[in-house]
Amino acid sequence: MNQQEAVNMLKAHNFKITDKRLDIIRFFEEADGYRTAKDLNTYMESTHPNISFDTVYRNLHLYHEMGLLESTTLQGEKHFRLRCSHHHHHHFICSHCGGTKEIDMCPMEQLKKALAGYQINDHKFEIYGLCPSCQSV
Amino acid sequence: MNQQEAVNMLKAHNFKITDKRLDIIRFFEEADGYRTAKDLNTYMESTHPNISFDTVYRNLHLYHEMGLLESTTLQGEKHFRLRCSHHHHHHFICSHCGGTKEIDMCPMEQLKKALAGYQINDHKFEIYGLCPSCQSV
DNA sequence: AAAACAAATCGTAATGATTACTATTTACAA
DNA sequence: TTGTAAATAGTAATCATTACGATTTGTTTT
Repeated sequence: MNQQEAVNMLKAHNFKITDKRLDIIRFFEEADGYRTAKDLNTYMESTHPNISFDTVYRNLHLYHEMGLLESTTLQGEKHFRLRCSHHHHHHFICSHCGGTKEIDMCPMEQLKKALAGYQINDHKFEIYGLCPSCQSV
Repeated sequence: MNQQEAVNMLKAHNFKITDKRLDIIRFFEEADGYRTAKDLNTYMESTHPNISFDTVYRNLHLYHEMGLLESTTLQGEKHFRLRCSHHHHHHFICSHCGGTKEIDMCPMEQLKKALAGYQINDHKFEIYGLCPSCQSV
């Protein structure tokens, strides 16, 4: 389903459909959580032995620009995950496996009035810790 | 006042009091907002022409460890500011000048129950935009 | 189906932030 | 004043990320 969405988006922007671009989506579908460029590169090397860093980073950037991926910086390294297409929400992020859990609460509404005069462009609300399965490891 | 606090903390940890360490605090007192290692290095070079990157990064890390500085990553680069010593709160951060405004609301309380089974270690809530004075620039 | 062309990729080099290392200097305690 | 470990300068190394020329490939057009 994300495959199809990616294809549609690429076509809409007149970008080409390549095996590598589809495999990148496949990787994030399977990952279901935050992953680094290095993680993706390792995965890609298994099926495309001679893939270039350029390809990995360029397409991460492309998908991010198109809004298909979202990113955050964890321990000084950029991490990416598929953007949930439905409503606005935030995430609990497992520091061990990168997995996420939706947080259906956004604190911004209550803050608009406290920030009168400030131009708000973006916000980040993330909770870090260990998910249930990673606590026993 | 932060000077004195830094001196006390350094002594408590048996670290030495050096001109450079005091100047670093002075820089952040004057800055009153988020600054990069490069920003600090530029400032330090004005009074200590031969200062080393090592000294800048080592002391940033030291102060961060001791809790005197807090940090966040903006546009892929680590930024630091003096940690407010009083109550827990969050920040609006101006993307132009790095200045901050306290947000006296923390969304974590309402979330504890929604995250039963998850081990919560940390959280980040930041709002980005332009402060009043930077909007007219 | 072949040709044409721009886009995508590879291979690799360059960059920028951060960290690490050794010789020297310095804070501070005895 | 001296001794000693900590701090620093100078510089090299590392790591993530970006950039670039040559080649390949997806897609459109013929």
